[in-house]
Amino acid sequence: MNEEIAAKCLAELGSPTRLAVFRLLVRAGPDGMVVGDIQRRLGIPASTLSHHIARLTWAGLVERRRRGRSLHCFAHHPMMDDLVHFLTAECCAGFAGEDTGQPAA
Amino acid sequence: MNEEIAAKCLAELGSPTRLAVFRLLVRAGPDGMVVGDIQRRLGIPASTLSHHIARLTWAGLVERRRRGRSLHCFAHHPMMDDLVHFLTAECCAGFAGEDTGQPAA
DNA sequence: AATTTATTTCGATATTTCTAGAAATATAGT
DNA sequence: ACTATATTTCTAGAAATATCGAAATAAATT
Repeated sequence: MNEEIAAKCLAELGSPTRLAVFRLLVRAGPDGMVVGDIQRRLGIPASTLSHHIARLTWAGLVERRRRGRSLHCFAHHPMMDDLVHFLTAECCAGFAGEDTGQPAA
Repeated sequence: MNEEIAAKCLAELGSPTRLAVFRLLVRAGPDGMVVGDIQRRLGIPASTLSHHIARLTWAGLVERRRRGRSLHCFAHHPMMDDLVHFLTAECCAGFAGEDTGQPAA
């Protein structure tokens, strides 16, 4: 995780709709959640939701797997863990890194 | 911290320029950093930088205090800590909250 | 192969955000 | 009061994003 990738993830999670989607998927656990269920849950048009899920997927925060007619979506935890680690290590009080612009190693 | 405020912070940190500014301020520590120094460091026009700092400030992530002719900027750590806590508690693997849409208490 | 269900892609519009120059404001020094 | 310095506000064009209906695609069922 570097600053560029972190910014990408942060930007994608920074949309209220997308953050809601992602939290739903985290709650849904390893079974994930079908797009249609997310859609009914959030009450937004399918095309709008598809757009947001595509962006989360593009950022590596969500994975999609087709199962029959439906698409199951999952929170991709490694990416989120890396993001939280990056924020904790380099964007919180007590940062002790060198002033090089590089990660703290 | 709730989902709405979290989304706001995430969106503001989601700009590469703003994330760079925020990280500079975290590194700068309690003395903060003067706007002009940030500007020279990042090499962007003053008006552009001012816009980004204003947004970070609006989100509660940065504080500004005038000292003579210059403005000192500081990372506002409590907001960042709350954000990281929110992400850890409700957007990472092992979330154990109720399915109510409310924070995990 | 036609139908139904699930989801995406397309296309168009509305809105927001980014960027940066010019002008304005604030403070300090002379 | 004038000048210099530091930063913001104003303004506007360009680029990105959000929204959503309509059409297209994918897979299962009949």
